[in-house]
Amino acid sequence: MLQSLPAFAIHGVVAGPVNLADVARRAGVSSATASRALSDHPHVAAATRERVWQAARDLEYVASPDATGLARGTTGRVAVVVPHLARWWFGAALEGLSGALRAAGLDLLLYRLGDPAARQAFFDELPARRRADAVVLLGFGVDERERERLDRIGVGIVAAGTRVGSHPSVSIDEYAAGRQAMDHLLHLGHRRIGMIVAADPDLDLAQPAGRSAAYRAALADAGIDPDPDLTATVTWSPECGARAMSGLLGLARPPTAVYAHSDEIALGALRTLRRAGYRVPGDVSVIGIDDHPLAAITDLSTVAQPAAEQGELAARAVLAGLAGRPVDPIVTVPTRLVIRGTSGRPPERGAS
Amino acid sequence: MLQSLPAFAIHGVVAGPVNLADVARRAGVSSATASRALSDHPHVAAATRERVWQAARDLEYVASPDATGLARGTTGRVAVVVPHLARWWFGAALEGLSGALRAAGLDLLLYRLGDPAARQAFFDELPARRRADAVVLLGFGVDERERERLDRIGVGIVAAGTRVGSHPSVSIDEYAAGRQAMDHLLHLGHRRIGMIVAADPDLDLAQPAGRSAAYRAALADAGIDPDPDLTATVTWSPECGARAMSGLLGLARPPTAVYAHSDEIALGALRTLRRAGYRVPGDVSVIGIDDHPLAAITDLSTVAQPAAEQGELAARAVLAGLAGRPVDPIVTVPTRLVIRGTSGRPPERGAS
DNA sequence: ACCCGCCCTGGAAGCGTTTGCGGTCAGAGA
DNA sequence: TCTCTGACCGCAAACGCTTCCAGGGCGGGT
Repeated sequence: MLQSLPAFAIHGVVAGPVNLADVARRAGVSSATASRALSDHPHVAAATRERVWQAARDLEYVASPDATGLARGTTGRVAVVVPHLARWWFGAALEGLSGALRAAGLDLLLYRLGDPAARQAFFDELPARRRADAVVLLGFGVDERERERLDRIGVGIVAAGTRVGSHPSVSIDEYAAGRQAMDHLLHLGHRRIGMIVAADPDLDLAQPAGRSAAYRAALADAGIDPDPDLTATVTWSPECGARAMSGLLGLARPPTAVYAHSDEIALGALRTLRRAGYRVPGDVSVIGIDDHPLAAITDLSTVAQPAAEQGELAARAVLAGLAGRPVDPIVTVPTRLVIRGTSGRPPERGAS
Repeated sequence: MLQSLPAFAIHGVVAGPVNLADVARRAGVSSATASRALSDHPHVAAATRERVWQAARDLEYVASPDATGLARGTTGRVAVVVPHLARWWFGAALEGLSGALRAAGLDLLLYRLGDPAARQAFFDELPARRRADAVVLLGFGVDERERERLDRIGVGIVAAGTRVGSHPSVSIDEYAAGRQAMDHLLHLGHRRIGMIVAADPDLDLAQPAGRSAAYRAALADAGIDPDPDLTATVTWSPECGARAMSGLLGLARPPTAVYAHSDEIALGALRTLRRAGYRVPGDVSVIGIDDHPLAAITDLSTVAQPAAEQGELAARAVLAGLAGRPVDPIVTVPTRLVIRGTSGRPPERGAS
């Protein structure tokens, strides 16, 4: 039942990969000219250029990026560092990133740094050094030491979904997004609002910070004293959201609305509410942040953020940097309040 | 508000990257010896080896993968081709893949081929050609022509989540998974079972085929004549699942249970049912396939498939192939029926 | 008709590693 | 003490491409 892969064996044997010299020979020019023709350099006769291209096509020639990289001092690759892949935001952002990079002919080197050990190894060995022309940190918060290492990588760095030192970054305004959610609940008349903080050890701490600050500020603006009991902090997962909601329901005076830092948390909370027999939004309103694809079919009110667009803009920043063009140091993409079926007026008796 | 990135500018200027010669000089040996010492070759005196390593550490030396690749004829990279990234299965599988690859010191080159144009370009230009030592197709079905092109890439190919020609592959048994779901519904006493087929143009056609075959076979085994009206085919998205469910409910004799090809579809169907006032599973049972993370909190019955494990096994196959070890041509990972709250006995009146 | 200059093209020197081949040197056996 | 065997190490040739530097050819201005 076992077989040795022929495909793995032929590597470099069958008719060996064609190289530039082969193309040049076939076109009847020197490899120097062939190189220039293929890279669309000026000062190559149109006829010659076409002849070379034709030869390249005939031979199915693909330049060795290794050799090109060596000679040109550039790799044609950009490294993307992510803490997760299975979560919606990361996948979507990566899609945007990958599309824009691909369109520019750049390859995407993916580094998923899960556990602290992998992180440590990555930053110690600086494996991105000379492997990529730029590094994109996707929703990846780094600590002081890591940032210091990062700066010595010697290539441009762009952050997406978070901010890293003074490197260019593209993200949403966390505070503003939080305010959109909170202000919506307050406008509906809620006075007793719970918050479920999604604290991900792998993620940037600024994210929950901004979203939490929005909570406090919104309450303050509405003249409401924050009740510390109404804030629950959990790690990022629907199950934890569900548990946190149980905790809030167990309070002597449960909230009439809950502001969750993410849709996944919010969905967990919703499940707890439904199981416990609460009507949503009749008894309790829930709002999240993200506009996860499942939020739409769950009828979850939320604050939408464009994930793919953030990835794409990060790619553009990289391209600009690589091209020597000026790079916008901080680009903020807008969020949008999406009112669906989980947010409504507070129950009469609850409207303190 | 704009600034030019210093980091992009210093590229290759500041104290230029140290190279092997620098290390060799510092260790007082030739670069040949330094190379051998660093690659742990035999016939290097222990003292010399240590001296070289120390020098390398002092200088924070990292070998240029380009140069290494050129000289050694190997890239140390494996290309991964995916049709999507934002969907759970792909992210999870990619996580498993990336972890195993990283542990082996291989870099992961990500190619996300979304639209047909990108696909076309990829298979025409074979950009992965000399860029990777192996290619992994992740849930990526290819047609005859593409497969033919793929073979000319000249490196080993492994498929995950689908089967591609005679290349090694790791996946679940689609038919068996479908049977687990269907048999569960039949055991509960359902006789009138609907199916929502998730046909993704980007995906392998064998996947829905296996899952659909299971539906027909299960019905046949139970002595039930399949009603063509009970099968709805949609593209992969919760919204489509919701619409398909509406269609099924509009039937003169709606089904008492629905077997959806994926959890995302099933969740869409659930929403329609709930909105229409049907009790689940009192009036209608629903089951999906995947065990999406949100299935747990939605209480969705499903057939679980290990996504990350499939990615990891694909990585192992790649590693085996690269090492010249025999590769298991077809590995099948088990699926598991997960009974939750959306599947139950059919209503009395419906039990024909 | 002559010379200047520009357009094309080729030669060759790298880019940073790996590795085959040959040389050096120390120690052992005679 | 001399030779022989290995263990170590250095030289230099790839690997495939880019690019600097020149050289050849041709058209145009005078």
